[in-house]
Amino acid sequence: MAYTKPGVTRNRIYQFVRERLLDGEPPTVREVQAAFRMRAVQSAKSHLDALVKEGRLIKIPGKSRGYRLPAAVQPNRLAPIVGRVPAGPFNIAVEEIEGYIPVQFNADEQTVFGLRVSGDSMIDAGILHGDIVLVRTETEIHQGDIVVAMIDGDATVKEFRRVDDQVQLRPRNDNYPVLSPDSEDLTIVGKVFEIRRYLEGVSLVGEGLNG
Amino acid sequence: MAYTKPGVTRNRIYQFVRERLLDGEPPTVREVQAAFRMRAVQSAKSHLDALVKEGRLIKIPGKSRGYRLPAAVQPNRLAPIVGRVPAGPFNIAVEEIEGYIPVQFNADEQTVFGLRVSGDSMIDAGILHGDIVLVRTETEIHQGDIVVAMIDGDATVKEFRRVDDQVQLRPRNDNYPVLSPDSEDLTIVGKVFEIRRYLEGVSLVGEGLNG
DNA sequence: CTGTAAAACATACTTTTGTCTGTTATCATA
DNA sequence: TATGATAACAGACAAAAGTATGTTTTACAG
Repeated sequence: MAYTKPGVTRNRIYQFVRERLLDGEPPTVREVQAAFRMRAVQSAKSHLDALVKEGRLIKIPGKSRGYRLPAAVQPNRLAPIVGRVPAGPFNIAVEEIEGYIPVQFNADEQTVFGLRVSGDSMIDAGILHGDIVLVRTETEIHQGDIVVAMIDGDATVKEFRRVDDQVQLRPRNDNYPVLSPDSEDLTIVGKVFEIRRYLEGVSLVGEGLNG
Repeated sequence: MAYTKPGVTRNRIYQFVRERLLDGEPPTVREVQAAFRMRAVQSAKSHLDALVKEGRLIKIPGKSRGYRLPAAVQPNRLAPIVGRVPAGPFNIAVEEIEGYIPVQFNADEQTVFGLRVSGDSMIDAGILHGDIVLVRTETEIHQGDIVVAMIDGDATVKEFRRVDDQVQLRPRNDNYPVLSPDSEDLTIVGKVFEIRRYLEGVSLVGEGLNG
């Protein structure tokens, strides 16, 4: 290719590689070479090496298509969506799974699932009927967290408060009462860390289990 | 590896490949082989070939790491998040990109981006300050759709109405007025199809441009 | 129990891809 | 116009990855 001012081709190559990576299509050195009409592999490679040295890319040495974006990319994993909260020590029955949606969370994390909200008791917190709340189990719960709780076997999404050693589950809707369940009737299933609303219907990935 | 009932390993391999693809890390045949502790490359390859034949995967022949999800299933691409709506005929300046989040939309679709909402003018629609709305451009707009509009260069999220050939942009908060902008001052950027709220901070993938 | 299909294995070969060494051309600045 | 740095080129080699052929083992239906 034609000679360019220092840095120009470098940046263009970075843009190109980034787009490819975001599309899930890591390029080879020779694909970069071809995209910029270079006559030597090394032309592309030295740019890529430089980008790695600058910290703009990282690479897995030896592996093909081994260039990656540096940001501690949290993998997308698929979380099951349940229509109602599972009971018991966390075996989500397959029949209860509506489908899966991609969610960002660390692979080493605890169980994560999505729950479709019914009712309007949290409307003042911007959680509407039909929204999906994403829940992480086994988390430390703090004042004001939004949690999924089981009271006498029924699941509910509420704001968590502790007042004088008594747990309160507060709706965010003045038409509903604050709940103060006995601790033996109460299980905090987990903490809501994300809320999603699909205005055109969810496109669930995969239906439960494939036959 | 041990012999399994027909179809069992097939499905497990499909799950494995799909997860890898959703993570932007297409596997090689030998990586599949290793993941399932097979002693022959061909064991993995024949399963992959079968998955292609069944239509559950597609592949780019000859290329390394060439297995892909069929376009219809491709659930998960990365959309840029912008702090403010870009002007002009849709060149999102890189400097304005906060990062990327995984969004489900088809590859053949139009531009999709995320916009961080500021203000509380849509609070009665459950859209709070700081929420991210996901926007699709160039869509047919209908009565009641939530849209992103540019009025005199300012971006705003509102409900779309057309009354007697006059476009109205309605907030969903009684403290704000309905807007009836002149059509020459107005651009409908696109339609909101999903809303997300991250309660523990967004984990963005990749940072716009790194200096 | 038998035959067929699927699963797994073994090995070899080809192509793709990463990597290396060295050279030439252009840019930037003094 | 000299000089060092960056960009681009050339050719070759090695490793990674795709592909092919044939064999052995197990599952499943009759």
